[in-house]
Amino acid sequence: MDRLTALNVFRHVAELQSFAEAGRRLGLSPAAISKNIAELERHLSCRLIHRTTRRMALTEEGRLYYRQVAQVLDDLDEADRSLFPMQATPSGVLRVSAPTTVTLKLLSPAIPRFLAQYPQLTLELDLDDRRVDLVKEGYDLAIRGSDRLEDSSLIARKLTSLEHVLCGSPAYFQGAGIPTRPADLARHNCIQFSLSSHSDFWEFSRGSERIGVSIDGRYKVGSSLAVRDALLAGFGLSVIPRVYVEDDLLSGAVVPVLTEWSLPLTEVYAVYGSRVHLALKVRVFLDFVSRALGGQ
Amino acid sequence: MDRLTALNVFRHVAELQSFAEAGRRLGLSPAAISKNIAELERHLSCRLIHRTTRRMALTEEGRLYYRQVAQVLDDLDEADRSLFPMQATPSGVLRVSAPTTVTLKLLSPAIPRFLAQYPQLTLELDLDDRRVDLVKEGYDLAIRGSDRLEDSSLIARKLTSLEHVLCGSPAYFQGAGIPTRPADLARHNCIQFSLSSHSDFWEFSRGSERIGVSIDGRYKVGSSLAVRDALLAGFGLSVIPRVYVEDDLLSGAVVPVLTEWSLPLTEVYAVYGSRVHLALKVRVFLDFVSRALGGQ
DNA sequence: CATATTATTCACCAATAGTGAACAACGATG
DNA sequence: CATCGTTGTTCACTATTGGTGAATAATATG
Repeated sequence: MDRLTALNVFRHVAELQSFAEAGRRLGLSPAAISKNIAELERHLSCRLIHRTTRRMALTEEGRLYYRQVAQVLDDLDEADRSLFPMQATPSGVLRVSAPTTVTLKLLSPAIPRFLAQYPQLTLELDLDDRRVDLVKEGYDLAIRGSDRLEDSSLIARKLTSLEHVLCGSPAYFQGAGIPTRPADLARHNCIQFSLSSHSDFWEFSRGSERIGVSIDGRYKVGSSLAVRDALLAGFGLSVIPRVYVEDDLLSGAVVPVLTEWSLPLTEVYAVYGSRVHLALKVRVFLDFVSRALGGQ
Repeated sequence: MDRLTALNVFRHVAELQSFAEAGRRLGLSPAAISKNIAELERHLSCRLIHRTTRRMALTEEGRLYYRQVAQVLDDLDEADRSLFPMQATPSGVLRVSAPTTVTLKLLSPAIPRFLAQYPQLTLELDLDDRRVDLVKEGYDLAIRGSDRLEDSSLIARKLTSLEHVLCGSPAYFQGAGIPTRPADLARHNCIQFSLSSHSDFWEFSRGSERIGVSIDGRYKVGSSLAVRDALLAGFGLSVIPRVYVEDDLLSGAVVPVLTEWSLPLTEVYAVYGSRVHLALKVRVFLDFVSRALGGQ
């Protein structure tokens, strides 16, 4: 027996006082109505409906059970319907993990406008450069660099690519000299962003030429902001996403070197659970982030 | 999808935080758990559980839905269980229709003791010599004479047989003469109990001899008590169940005539809806009535 | 690094839900 | 009162479905 169907059948029979009419209303044959009622009574070991040919009435037990069942079925409909608002309007709490610097530079200015668009949405944005576990830590979505992708069961949607620049302060280069070829870096103090894969092995390319250089330095740090601070302080040189030091390059606070060489890009992805039944709040944020980061 | 099963599965997964554990608890395979959840999500067009390999968490919608569903499932269990007391102890209201005189003479004295046995039972006993429609008029059980049986879909259980006696008051016979053979009745004032079938055609038998007599009279009434009153008043003679005039026969207030002839018996039945899922209250009353009326 | 466990998917099959048809019974109608 | 239409039941039948074992990818653990 499909008990929900049987309960619904019972409810209709009780309200309409007729098996036949209940069948018409539910699009079921008289045999199905009769069968469902019989099986519900068998399940309960209890007569719910007193019936003879062409006539029926609820028993006392039937009347009691009807009142309760009607409430239960209404509550269940209500439970189903309670999910509709979240499907029609982005609402609830959206929890996102995003890397610090990308977010501060590229997303922060636009977030208030995004939230203005969706008044019923609350955004919890954790700035975190670690590779977080979405399921374990309860995130709806994470923004990551290509080298911090993980579960292949998650969906990764590319948002943008970050160019990098090799640079240092004028003061640093005045003291240490300007590298003219990648191999020169072996004799420089190279500041490392420790959360980057291969942070101690930098690759360069020019046309079809590719060179990899093992580098070292006295300062490894897990924050792009701290890397920039060290650059500005003249502590060394580093490979850093260009947008992080855009203003510094313009002002001359840092200068690019080995500019005829190209550096690998960092691909930025949005990572989330599944395309199927994607919550509306996740989808609208995804769209927002795609536009904000210029991803096509 | 069997939605009730799916809801129960969802509830267990939510509480146990594990598909595998939920499967063990419910005796379902992992595949069945996975399938039920997927179909529930499809039904709702909504992700309820965020999951990757070996890990899962409820979504915000999932948490909301879980709270409601847990309540609904509990309410449904409660509805089912609310019928148990009626199955374990006769309780509620028992509505019975019974013929007036039989009840007053043979049941009334014993009913208080019956009700004392079942403190949670309420008896609504309608004294009614009509042929009632059980379903239409909301009776659980009716007591009837054999000539008032009706729906063959109802169950008839024989309770007892009533002997009849042809009698009148001594004063009546002094005025009208004593009938010595059935045919003599054609010249007598025969009081008729109008609710009896063939009330104007009385049958007599002696050994293998059977005689039927059309009778007439100036008084037809639908109450055996009124028939007895008329007898005692010397208004005429009548065929009446012996137990109705037992005391009057002993005191000589009425005397039997044509006593070498036998009259047909009236079989008394209990009539009720169905043997299957018979409510406990009906069953105990049935047993009580069987014992009270001496039916074997 | 090997092993055990989790969650998913799919082809398969036993179980099941709904049905048409036949039926008995009865209410409405002429 | 006879006839007709409708009700509720039952049953053999069939399309659908729910659960499964096995294979799989992924991951936690020792």
